[in-house]
Amino acid sequence: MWQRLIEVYSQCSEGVWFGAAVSQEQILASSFSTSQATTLKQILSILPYDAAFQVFHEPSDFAKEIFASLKAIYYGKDVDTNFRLALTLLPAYTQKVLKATQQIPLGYATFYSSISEAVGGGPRAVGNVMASNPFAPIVPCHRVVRSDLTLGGYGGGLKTKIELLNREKRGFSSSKELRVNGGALKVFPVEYVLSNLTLT
DNA sequence: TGCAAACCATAAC
DNA sequence: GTTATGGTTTGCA
Repeated sequence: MWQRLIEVYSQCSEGVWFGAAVSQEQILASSFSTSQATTLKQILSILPYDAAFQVFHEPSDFAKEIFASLKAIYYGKDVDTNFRLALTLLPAYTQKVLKATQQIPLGYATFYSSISEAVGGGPRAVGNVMASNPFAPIVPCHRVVRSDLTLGGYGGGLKTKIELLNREKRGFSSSKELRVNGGALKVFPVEYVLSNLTLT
């Protein structure tokens, strides 16, 4: 399926292990956690079951770029995440949801239901895509929450989700609509979610 | 609040 | 084919 060997990289920065699987200048998977074992496990579980891969200890130049971005995203910095993601192997609906999610700007958040209204399907199906997001945190699934303004879930744990969102606060004060995939996606300042959390 | 039922794409059998 | 499984939502007591 993949002509070339898949390269798997991991790198630790301030106690956080970032991981990525790449092939032919495309990202097949990315992830992060507090342990190298967990990060690698997550990466490997995303790869096709019959894929040939090799784990490298020294990052390639491309991997270095990716890690720089992963770190920046993790710390809530505004960076260009315009990487080539290997979407084509994924089901069509999954691709649509991931693309829509990728368009949520830094400092904003949206609902599972809002995404489903924009791309079709139902909120629950959107949640399924988030749960198996192969490109965390490049595809910012942490910016998607439940319509009652509670957090919903997160692969890396809810604590991590809150931390990420906290670092993404930019003081925006109004909602807006994005054009995605022929539909409209409503997004609102991430502060709406965070302030609601402290109340409860 | 809390619980049940509807919802919808995937993955697993 | 069919069933099971969710990072959900809504309605109703």
